[in-house]
Amino acid sequence: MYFKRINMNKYISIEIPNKDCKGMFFNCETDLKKITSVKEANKLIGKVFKIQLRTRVNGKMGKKIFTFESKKITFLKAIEYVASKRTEVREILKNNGTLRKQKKVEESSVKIEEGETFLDKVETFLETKEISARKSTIQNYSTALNIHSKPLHNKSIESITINDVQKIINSMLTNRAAATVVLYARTLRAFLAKHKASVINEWEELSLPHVDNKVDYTLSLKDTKKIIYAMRNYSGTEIEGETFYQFEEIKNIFTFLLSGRRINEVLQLKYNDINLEEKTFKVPASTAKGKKELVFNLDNYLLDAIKSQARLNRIDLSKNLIDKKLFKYTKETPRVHFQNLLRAMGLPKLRLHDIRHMLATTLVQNKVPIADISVLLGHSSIAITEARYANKSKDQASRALDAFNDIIK
DNA sequence: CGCAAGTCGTTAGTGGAGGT
DNA sequence: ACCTCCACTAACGACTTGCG
Repeated sequence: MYFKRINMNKYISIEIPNKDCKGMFFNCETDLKKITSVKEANKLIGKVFKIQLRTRVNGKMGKKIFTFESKKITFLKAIEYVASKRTEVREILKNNGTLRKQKKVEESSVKIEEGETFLDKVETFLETKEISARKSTIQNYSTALNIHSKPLHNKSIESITINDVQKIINSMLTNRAAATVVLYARTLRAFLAKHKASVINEWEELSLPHVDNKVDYTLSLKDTKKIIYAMRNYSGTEIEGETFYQFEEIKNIFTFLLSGRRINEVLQLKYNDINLEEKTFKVPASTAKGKKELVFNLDNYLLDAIKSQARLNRIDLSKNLIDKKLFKYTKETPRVHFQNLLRAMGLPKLRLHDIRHMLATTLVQNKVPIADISVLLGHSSIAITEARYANKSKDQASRALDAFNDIIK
């Protein structure tokens, strides 16, 4: 089976005669190499369309995407708009050296106080955290403390009041999602608690938005089968009875994801975590989300994936396995491939993590014991699996009723 | 007092932008 | 064309609390 690759970020050049469209690219799915008329463009436009402006200033390259709603603006007007913004974009690139959003939060106007400041503590705090916490955690701490907490930077920890914190929260609420603000408050609280700040005692006076992060997930068995088949054969094409893969490593990563592992657990996997004699592999405590070592069996799909990957990496599996990672990618690449695959199949968007939901939901619906599923997912207790995937009372009741009907038959 | 709902700290996902 | 980084956002899972 062969899946045609669709590049989600495909931009083709716009070359409409007598129009200023230098450096403009149109985001669409087409085999065309360029757009030469408005008519062509209109055929490709959906509800929203994007025009990317590429420009170079002093050898520094910049890309800027403009998004338009087709209801509100015509393609031609959109091009004129982008053209009118070119000077401004180039000016920003020239002055800032980047088009990336500048970090927000205005400079603090608070006078520097005596002694060690908030900012001094942040530096040492982050250094200490780096020893134990993951990269993404450090990133979050850093953003919260270095960027969002700017108004506190020059204060001493002791002088911070709940009002100071509330001010930051209120200003964040105007332009950020509630989840982000709640996360920020928690992170700041953890930092202040570590330094025994007295403001912690007044923390419940803080007014915070409510965040509901429940997941509602449904997927038919038919679609599930389609996805699993497509993932296991991703980018494969058969030539004279032999299968070749355009993205063999991605296919192998997909195979591991389909065994219920998290993307990070897969990408951190090393050859010496694999035990081919016992047909097992381990997820070390440092990688597993629960920070406890997990061991899983290798089924034939996984064994094939390991063999395929070893061939790609020129690793001899018959020798002692070395301390080397199987996969070279970061999590973004498999993600994009996964979304391309879903798109090519005309299925709705899913996240890589949804593969776990897919497995669990399918298994629960087909009456596999929760305890087994829990181990498969690497949950530390059945309660977690139950809470997330099983409609416990309903399922148990129907199971009991089925059993009863069998008995009295 | 046993369970589930809520809390809290950590980790994963998203889409634009940068680089080769 | 392909891969990675960054700022922002969403979610997970162990721990805690509250309720019948």
